[in-house]
Amino acid sequence: MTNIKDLAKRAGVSVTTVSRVLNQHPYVSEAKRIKVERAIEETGYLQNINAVHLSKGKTNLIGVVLPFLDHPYFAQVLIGISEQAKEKGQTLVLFPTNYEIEKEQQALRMLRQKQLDGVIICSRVLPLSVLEDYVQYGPIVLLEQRQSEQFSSVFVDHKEIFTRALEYLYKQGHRDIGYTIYRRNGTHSNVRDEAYRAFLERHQLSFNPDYCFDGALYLEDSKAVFEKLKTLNRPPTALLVTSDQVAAGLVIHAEAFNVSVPKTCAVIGLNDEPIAKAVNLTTVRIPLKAMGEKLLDQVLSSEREHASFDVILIERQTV
Amino acid sequence: MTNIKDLAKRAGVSVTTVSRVLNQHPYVSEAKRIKVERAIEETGYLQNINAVHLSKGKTNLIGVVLPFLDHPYFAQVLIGISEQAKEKGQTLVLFPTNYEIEKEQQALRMLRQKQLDGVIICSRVLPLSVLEDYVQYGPIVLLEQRQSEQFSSVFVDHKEIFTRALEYLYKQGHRDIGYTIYRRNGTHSNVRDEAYRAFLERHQLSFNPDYCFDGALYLEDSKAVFEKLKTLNRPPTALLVTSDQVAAGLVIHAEAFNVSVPKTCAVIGLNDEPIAKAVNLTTVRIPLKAMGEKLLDQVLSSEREHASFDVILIERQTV
DNA sequence: ATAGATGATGAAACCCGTTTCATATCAAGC
DNA sequence: GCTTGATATGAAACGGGTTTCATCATCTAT
Repeated sequence: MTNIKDLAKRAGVSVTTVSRVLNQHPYVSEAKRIKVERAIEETGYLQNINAVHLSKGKTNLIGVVLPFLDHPYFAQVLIGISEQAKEKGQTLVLFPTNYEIEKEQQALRMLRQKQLDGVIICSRVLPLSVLEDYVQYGPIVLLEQRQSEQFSSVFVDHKEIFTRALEYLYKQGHRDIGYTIYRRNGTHSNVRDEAYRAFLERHQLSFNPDYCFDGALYLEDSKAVFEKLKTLNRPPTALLVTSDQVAAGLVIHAEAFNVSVPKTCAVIGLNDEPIAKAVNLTTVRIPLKAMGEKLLDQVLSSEREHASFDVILIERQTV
Repeated sequence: MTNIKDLAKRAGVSVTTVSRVLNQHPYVSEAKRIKVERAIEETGYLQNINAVHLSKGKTNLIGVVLPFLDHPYFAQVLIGISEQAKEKGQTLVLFPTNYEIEKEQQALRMLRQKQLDGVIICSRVLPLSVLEDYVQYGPIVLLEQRQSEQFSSVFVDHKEIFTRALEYLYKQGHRDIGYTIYRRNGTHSNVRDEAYRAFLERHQLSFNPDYCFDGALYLEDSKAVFEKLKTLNRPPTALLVTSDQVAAGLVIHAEAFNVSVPKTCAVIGLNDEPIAKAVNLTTVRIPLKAMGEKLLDQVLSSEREHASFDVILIERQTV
C-alpha cells in the first residue's frame, strides 16, 4: 500500500505538502498541487484512516445506544439520526443493548478510548451518575425528558402527553382508564405515573393498581394485556397504550378475545407508527425522525441544550 | 491522558512489557505483571484505541450495508448479526443506504481505508463487478442467492420458495396467481420470475404481466396493491406476497377494499415476521436471525462459503 | 558437562498520518 | 531602500500503540 511518504517522494515534495493537499489547506502552489494530485491518481492512494484518527484525535464516529432494533419507535429515531449523520459526514456505530448493562458500558468505554466522538443514548439502564463520569471524554446526549447540566437532551413532555390523552378519554365519557407501559422503572415511568395520579385526583377518581399494565412493547404483547384484562372484575373501559405496536395488536386481536374496540374498550396509542394509520388507531404523534435529527446535531455541538418537541393528538377510530 | 510510556515509567518496565501485559502475552514475570497492573489501576489507563488500530491494522469493526432500518426483514437480520457480533467481540457500523449508491460506496471506501475489517451487504444496488474490486481490501459477504468465487454468501433458495408457495396455492385450487415484489431489478427478481414462469408452464397456465405487482415492501404499500387489483378485469384469486408487512396490510385493509381474504383473494406471505402470527397469515418462514448470525461468522472467516438455509411453509388462515 | 529449548526483557523499528515551527520568497506600502 | 504581511515549503515532533529482533538467564535432556 502506498503511504503518504511514497506519495511525497513520487511527487517530489514533502509529506507536509501532500498532507496539505489532502486536507485542502491553503498555501500550496498550483504546480505542486497538480503533481501531488497526479501521484494520488497514479497510485490510487487513500489515507489510512486509522492514522488520521490517531493524529487528529477524532473519528467522526458517533455511538448510538438503543435497546431494540426491531421496534418502530427506535427505528424511526434511528432513521432521523442516520439521515442527519449522513448530512454531517458522521458515521454511526450501533449498540443494540437489549437493556444489558455491559453493552451500554461498551459504548462509554469506546468514547473514552476515543473511538467515538460522542454517544447518543436513546434509552438506558445505566444510572445517570455513571454517565456523568464519562462526559469528560466527549458529548453524551439523551433521548429523555431530563434537563441535566451535563447532557443535552431531546424529548417530548410525557406528562403532557398523558394528561392530554387521559383528558381526551375522560371527555369521551371514560372513567375507568388504564394504561400500558414497557418498563416499570424506565426513565419516564415516574412522570407518567405522576400525570396519571394527578388526572385521577383532578377528577376524583380512585386509583386502581391493576389498571397499569407493564411489559407491553411489541405487537404480540397485546395478548398478555387482554389476558390480564380478562382477570379483572371491573376492567377499564379505555386504555392509554404507550406504543402503537401494542395498540394495534389490541385492535387486531380484539375479536379473538371477544372485545370490541372502541365499544368495550377504547384504545389510544402513542407515536403514530405506520401501523397506526393502517388500523385506524387514535394516537399521539411524536416527531421521532425530527427528534433523531436533533440528537445528532446535539452530539456534534459543544453547547448544552434541551430540545422539547410538540406532539399532536390524531383522532381516528379507536376511541 | 496517561499513555503507555508513562505507564512503563511508573511501573519501572519497558513499554514492550506493558504492551505484553495489556495483550495477555506470555513471558512476563509475575512481579512485573503486578507492577504494571497496579500502575494501570492507579492511573486509570486505557489504550488509545486508534493507536491500536493503526498498529494492528485492524479495528474489529464490521460494516453492515442495508437499505432500510424500519423493515422487519432487515431488522431481524440485523439482530442476528449484532448478537453474533457481540459474541465475537465485533462492533457494527451501520450503513442504511436507502439504496443510494454513495452510501454503499462509503462502506467500501471505509473497508479500503482499513476502518472496517469486513463488510456485510444485506441488499445492494452496486453491481457485483464493483464489489469485486474491493475484496482485496477485506472480506465482503452477501445476503443473497449467489455462489460467487469472491464472496461468501448466505441465502435461502428463492426459486424453491416461489415454487413451493405457488404449488401450494395451485393445490388449493388457484389458477390465477399473482405475486408482489419490491424491486423489479433486485438481486432475486430474476430467480423469482423464472420460478414463476416455470410454474405457469408446468401447469399450462398463461402468463399475465399484470399479475406482477412491484413497489410492495411496507404495510401501507398494500393499498396500492389493492388499487391496482381493482383495475384488472380478471384479478388473481391468490397472491404470493414477498413481505409479511404487505401481506398483513392486505389482510388488514381487505374489508375497506371490499375484498375477503382468503375467499376473494388468498394471500401467502414471506418471512414469518411477528405480524404474520398476529393476523393469522399463511407464510413462508425464513430463519432471518440465524442467517444474520451466519453472515457475521462468514465475514470473520477467511474461507469462502455459501450457506443455504431451509424455509418452512406455515399454514394459517389466509389461503 | 553441554547443547538446546524455554522464559524474560527492552531497544528500536514500524504503523501513518497531522501540525508546529522555522525559514524563504515575493509584493505592497511608506 | 526597508519594513511588513502574505504565500510557500519542509524538517521534525507528535499522536500511541505493536512487533520484531537481539540478548541473557534458566532449565532440561543427553
